[in-house]
Amino acid sequence: MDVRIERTRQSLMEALITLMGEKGFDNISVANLTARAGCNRGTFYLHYKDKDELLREIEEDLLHGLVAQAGPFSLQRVSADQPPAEPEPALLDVFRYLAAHADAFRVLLGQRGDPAFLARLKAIMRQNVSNQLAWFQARGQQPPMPHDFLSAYLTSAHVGVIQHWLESGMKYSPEYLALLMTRMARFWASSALQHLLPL
Amino acid sequence: MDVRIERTRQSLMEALITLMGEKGFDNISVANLTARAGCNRGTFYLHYKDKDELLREIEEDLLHGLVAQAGPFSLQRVSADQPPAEPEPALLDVFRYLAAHADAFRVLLGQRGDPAFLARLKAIMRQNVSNQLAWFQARGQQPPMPHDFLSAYLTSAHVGVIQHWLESGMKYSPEYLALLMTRMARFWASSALQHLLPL
DNA sequence: GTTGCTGCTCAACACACTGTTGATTATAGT
DNA sequence: ACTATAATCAACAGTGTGTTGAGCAGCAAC
Repeated sequence: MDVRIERTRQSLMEALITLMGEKGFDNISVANLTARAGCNRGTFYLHYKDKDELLREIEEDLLHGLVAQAGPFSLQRVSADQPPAEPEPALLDVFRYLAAHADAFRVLLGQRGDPAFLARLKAIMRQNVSNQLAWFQARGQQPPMPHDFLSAYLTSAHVGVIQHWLESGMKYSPEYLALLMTRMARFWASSALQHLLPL
Repeated sequence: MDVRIERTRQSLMEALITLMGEKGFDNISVANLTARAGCNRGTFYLHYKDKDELLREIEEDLLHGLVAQAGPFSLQRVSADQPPAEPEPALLDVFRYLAAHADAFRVLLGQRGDPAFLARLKAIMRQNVSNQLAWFQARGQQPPMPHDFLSAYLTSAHVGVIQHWLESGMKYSPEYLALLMTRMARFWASSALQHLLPL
């Protein structure tokens, strides 16, 4: 591949993220974007049809990178009875990846961000949550509400923690966050599903 | 007040919500908007500076209406030990208001929606969550994570349930949703804060 | 009902951004 | 060093914006 292509695309992506954080996606013109990226306006159209296509490519990269980075979640470990002192490895991978791309995630999941990206991230996490719920249901545990609502509840909670972590200046390490989430997951597995009666 | 003003503003608001659901806020032109609303393009500028101002006014109305509709949350009731068979009245108010303005909330909280609106809704709900947490902390209960993360967790979970309810066709009644949320809140109050060790 | 106030319509305006084109320059890969 | 191609630059029509002024329409008060 030509180095020039990669350089241009990279600077356009970084410029878009930066400008989105500053004034939001709608208020960015292609002229703004290329000025910030340090290239000509015409160059933009050699690579992308419009702003939206650039945004979608950034989001694709981030999400593909995330699922590539994170190993499989081991359900058995989550469901073990003793309080875990070690974070689930897959969650550790997730939080390390988020930390490595914190600027982009913070903008895209923030108040100037893209609701569609948030929805796609939720959809990915929901997969794991649903798998866990199915695993427990197969063992006779009754969820306290319809399973789609419970997975929406848990998924949103997890993403909410991620958003808060990013927006509050990432004052805790990925290791701490992963441990925290691991314990919440284990808690739900061992306690919540038993103590709440089905509706 | 002049009837014509109210009529025009109302039809502009409805048109914006409808069009946001169809093609997203960014892809709406003022010409689109006024065509759908059945008024002249110039008329729009007699009422609003731009699209954003109209959107903000819609959001203001919805959020003010929500807090006006919902009575105060009674913490004692939530913390009572027996599993509640009746929903918390304030939560019932909330879900009835959401149902009454479901079209607007569904669009604004959806994939074509406004992240800033979601953030404001979260901020409002977070107030109640934080009050409850403070109430329990004052009684010596140790939260399992830093209080800001716990309130982010719970707030996001609640909003996630609301979003899922709206997006999945509102197949359950406001009464059912309110009862469900009431039980989740009570569960956290009576069980979760005790069973999870502080990190 | 007539009158007067004012909200709405309509056409026109300059301005900004878009997406495309063709000619030219710069530069990475061999 | 040569060549392919990426990037630059100026210019273009097309579309949306935000504002203006003159005229029309309808609500309200009497």
